[in-house]
Amino acid sequence: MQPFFLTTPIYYVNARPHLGHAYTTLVADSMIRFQRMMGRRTFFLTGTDEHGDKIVQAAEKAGCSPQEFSDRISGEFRALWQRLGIRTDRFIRTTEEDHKRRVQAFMQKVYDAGDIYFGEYGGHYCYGCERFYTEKELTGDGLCPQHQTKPEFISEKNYFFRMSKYQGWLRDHILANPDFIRPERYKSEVLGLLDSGALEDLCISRPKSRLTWGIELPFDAQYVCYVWFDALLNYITALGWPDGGNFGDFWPGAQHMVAKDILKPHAVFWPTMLKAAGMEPYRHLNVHGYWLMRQAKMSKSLGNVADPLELAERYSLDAFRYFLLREMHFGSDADFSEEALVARLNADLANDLGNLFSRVLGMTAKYFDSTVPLRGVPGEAEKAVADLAETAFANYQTLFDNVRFSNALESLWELVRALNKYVDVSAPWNLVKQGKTEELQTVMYTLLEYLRKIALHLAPVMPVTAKQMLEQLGQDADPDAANLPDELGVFGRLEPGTPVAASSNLFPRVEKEKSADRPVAEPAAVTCAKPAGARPEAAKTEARPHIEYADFQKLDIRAGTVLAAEKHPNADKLLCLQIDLGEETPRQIVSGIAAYFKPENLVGKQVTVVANLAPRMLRGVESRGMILTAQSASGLDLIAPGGAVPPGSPVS
RNA sequence: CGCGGGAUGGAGCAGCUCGGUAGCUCGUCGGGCUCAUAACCCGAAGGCCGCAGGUUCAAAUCCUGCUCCCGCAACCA
Repeated sequence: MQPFFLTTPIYYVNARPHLGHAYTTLVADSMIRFQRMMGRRTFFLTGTDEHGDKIVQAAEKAGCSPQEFSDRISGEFRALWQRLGIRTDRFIRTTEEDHKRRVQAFMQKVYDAGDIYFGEYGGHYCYGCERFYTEKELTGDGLCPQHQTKPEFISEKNYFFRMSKYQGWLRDHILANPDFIRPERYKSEVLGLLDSGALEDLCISRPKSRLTWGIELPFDAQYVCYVWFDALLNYITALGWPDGGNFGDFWPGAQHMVAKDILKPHAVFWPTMLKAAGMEPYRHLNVHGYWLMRQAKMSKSLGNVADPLELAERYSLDAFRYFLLREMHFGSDADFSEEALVARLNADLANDLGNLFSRVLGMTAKYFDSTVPLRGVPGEAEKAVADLAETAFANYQTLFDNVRFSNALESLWELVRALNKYVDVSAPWNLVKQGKTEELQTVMYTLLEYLRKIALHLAPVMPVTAKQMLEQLGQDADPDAANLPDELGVFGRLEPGTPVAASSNLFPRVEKEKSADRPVAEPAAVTCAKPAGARPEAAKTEARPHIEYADFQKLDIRAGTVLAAEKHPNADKLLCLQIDLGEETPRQIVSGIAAYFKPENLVGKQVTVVANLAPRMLRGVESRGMILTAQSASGLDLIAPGGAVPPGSPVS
């Protein structure tokens, strides 16, 4: 069986880890666990990308060296993976000497083969974006479209990778291997990319005069490597390419897991680079979508958003993992919300699976003194369940292998629900009363055995829960060591006489106050005590430390009237407001509320303004103050005086 | 013409690759059961599958056009 090598991207250390990183890595972790249980030798790689301009800048800002800065953020990633129970075989950092040496060897190889050449490169360079812009891409007044700053025109000599040479080969390869890039939508996107316009050569260097925080080119000490060869090559340097034993074992079976934003480098640059070095491309590129957090986007600049990773720890890591794999159809975007997480937790985990396990163990305790009964003779009902179960497990394995995690879990849950029904139809409590002991044994054995198999199949997704279930079923084997294909078509591994737990509560239901998502919620009746389980919105806002009155006094808060409102000419999320604060001229305030208010509806409204906030340019328009809003599940509300007050009235 | 995604019963989604009974979860209503985590099981109501054309014996599914939503475009998988 072919060994299985899976990578996450190496994460760029200019930002802290967030939900996106966690998702990619958790999904990869589940895949690794799954493939191991499918009987394959596995190697799981993640790490951090630590070179480049942005790191230098971020480090400067933080007041330390790039290496110190990288050490710190890289450590945060490593710590997070540990916290999330993820075990990797190798955590690579691009600043490791070993990595650098191997990158140089690779580049030299491609250089010797004639696919790296020296050429002229000129353009408008924006330091913020770390990229060149063509004249057409710049705004009317020649500014960077992202940063609204004037880019510098730079003309310099650089090294290029002859990527264009491999366009035809790549296209053929993708067509010949339909699942090279999956899901399919991303394959189509890449093919579209290759068909529209010729593939250009790739600029792969930066002169040291401009960037020193990188890997020196082996064939020109005046240059360092620019991102692609440095970063993408981690996937093979981590295996010890060219001479390490892991490389020989694992490379042919390589798979990458990435988010859709880095599709092009992985689908186009990387395979052509490998080809140029005379190597086989990877086997699969698995591309996932984004988690959208619509609620969280409302937070404006306050930064009081609930951290999804905190939710993971608040509810349970396994529930979090289940949610991520079940809720997102791999490849598409999905919404992340606490409500959805709780809904899944209650419906799928607590009600369906947890309760099933609980009732089965409860009956086993009651009727058989918590030991597995004899297997008995299957009847019609058992045969029907067996058919369904076989299909469910087989589908689960196939779907999971094809990165269709949500469908895989859905398939497994069809069985869970069928077993709940089987309990009701068989009604063991009646069999007891009727003294039908043999039938009772058959029913209970069937349930216990399928729960064992379900636990095994769930292990890649919910390792902790699976282990618990198996322990409570009297199994001491490590689920990791189990073999899933072995379980297909086999019934009866559970030994009669095995002692099992008397009760179980795998997933306690989470009781939450009904979310106040109705636009016009009736005012709550007066109550003395808050119901147990605080309001979700309240829970999301972290308490902040006390401030002194003097601090509060620093704020100049005033009521004002909106005189005019219009869309920001260069930003979709912003509105430009003219506010009468009783001053000689109206205040111009730019506010990120375009998604919630129509400009014309704001005119004449009273608002509350922080008047002495330092002025700031927002995408080219100056903002001198801040509009206060309250956020709720239904959107944003302006904070306005209860009755009309003269513009400029102080608020305290 | 910045890039991309989506439109399926009240909500959230699958189904679309390989056309042929419209399915799942949640919610609502009614019923059942009592082993269990106020859970589980059964039944019902509710959809001209965004709009308009086309291909076809047959289209949610293929083709063309249109409308409307959303994400990215600060940081960022």
